[in-house]
Amino acid sequence: VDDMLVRMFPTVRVSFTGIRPDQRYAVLLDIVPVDNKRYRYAYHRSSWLVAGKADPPAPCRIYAHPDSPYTGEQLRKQVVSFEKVKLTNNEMDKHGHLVLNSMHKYQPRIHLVKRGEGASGLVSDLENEEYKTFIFPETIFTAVTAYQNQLITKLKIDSNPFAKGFRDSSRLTEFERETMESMLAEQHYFRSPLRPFADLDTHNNNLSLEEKAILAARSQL
Amino acid sequence: VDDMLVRMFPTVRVSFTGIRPDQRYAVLLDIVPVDNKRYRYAYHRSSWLVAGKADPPAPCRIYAHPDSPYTGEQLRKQVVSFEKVKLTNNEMDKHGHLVLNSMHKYQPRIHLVKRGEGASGLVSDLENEEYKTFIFPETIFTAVTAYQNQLITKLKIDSNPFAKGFRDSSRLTEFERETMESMLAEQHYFRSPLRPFADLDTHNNNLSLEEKAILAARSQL
DNA sequence: TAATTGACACCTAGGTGTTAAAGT
DNA sequence: ACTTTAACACCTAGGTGTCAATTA
Repeated sequence: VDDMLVRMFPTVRVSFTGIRPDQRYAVLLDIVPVDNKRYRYAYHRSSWLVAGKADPPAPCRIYAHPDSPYTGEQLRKQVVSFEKVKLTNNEMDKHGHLVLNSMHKYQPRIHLVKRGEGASGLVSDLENEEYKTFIFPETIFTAVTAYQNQLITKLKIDSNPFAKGFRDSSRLTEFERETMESMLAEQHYFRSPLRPFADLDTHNNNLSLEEKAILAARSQL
Repeated sequence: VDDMLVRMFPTVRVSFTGIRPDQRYAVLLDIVPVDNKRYRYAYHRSSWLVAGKADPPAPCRIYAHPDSPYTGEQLRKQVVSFEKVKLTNNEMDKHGHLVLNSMHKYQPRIHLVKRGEGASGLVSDLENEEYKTFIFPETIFTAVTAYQNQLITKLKIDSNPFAKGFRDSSRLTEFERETMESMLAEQHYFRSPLRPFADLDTHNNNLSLEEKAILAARSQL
């Protein structure tokens, strides 16, 4: 049985500043439901509408960035890129991939976990750890098994190297690109008029996201 | 500049028995010179002959298996396979690959390193660690930039999936395969008439190697 | 009707030996 | 004369959207 299995694209990429160089950290990603609703896409309005109550929630899993644990030193220099995380709609998935319900809205979250001298990159139970969670509302997306909006399709074909084979026939026009951007801007405006700034403990730490990449974030299932 | 860069094939694969299930270990691989000589290949005799003193030694690097650290539990169940380790003849290599001199003889070594609660998979200085080294003389090989013996070429084409494209024209005949095996058996007989058994600390630990794979071990540079 | 699946062609990414050319 | 390099075709491995068929 072939599961529906995809990477996220665009990739969630996150950078950290102001953390302790000699401290060790794990960087985790999970994806949680935004609300308790199921959605459908209204083609004539080009927008998502509520279509009832949410399906039974999928098991919430956590993805540890494979380069974890990082030293604070490394985190200051590198952008942490979650290009390899995989999403599936198979509730029975045995490979530890993140499980989502199609046609539901999701919020990716980043967890920065302090690692004592013990412990590997793995974090079995977050509740026992000292950590901080960062949320970027502009990364909210709706999970799908097939694209609902052709602008999204075109945007992904334009920007994902693996879809290069479809580029000739579907380049975004200038007009489409502008339409796209205004749609996204509008969504962000209503959701998050003020950009949240996050501090890590008492060390005046900021987390900034590669906003350009994230602005286009729409992952299919 | 493209460095000469190859994986080892056949792969060094090692399994452990009798170790502590709850202890954490790193598994390392390095490759050290067997002697202080440089070799040349005598085609008419199909054997390696001493061709003078060794060239200045390449920097000796250590490759940590990327799945390190392992728990003893994992090590009991899984075979540790070093398929991803890369060899180069570029002394200036900046990627941390293992550096060898062509036309010299080498001995791969496996290091099993006890990891305290601290520390990641990385081991910066082996001398500060509690570890045990395992050596299998049958894995000795001569580094080359081009194959000297066509039986080796054919054997690798026959057994490496990535060389599938050359198989039709160069399958090993029954005779060639037998010749090959007797050559290898002879070499092993002279080098290592008795199979070494290794204990780890005082815990009655044995290390056994996937002998079949290793018997054919000849890696080019 | 709307959503999901699976076979497919087309890519990226990278591991092979071959061969002719270059290096020593 | 021997060794090394670099471009190449041919693979493995796996990430894309498409489209027709299937599911619910």
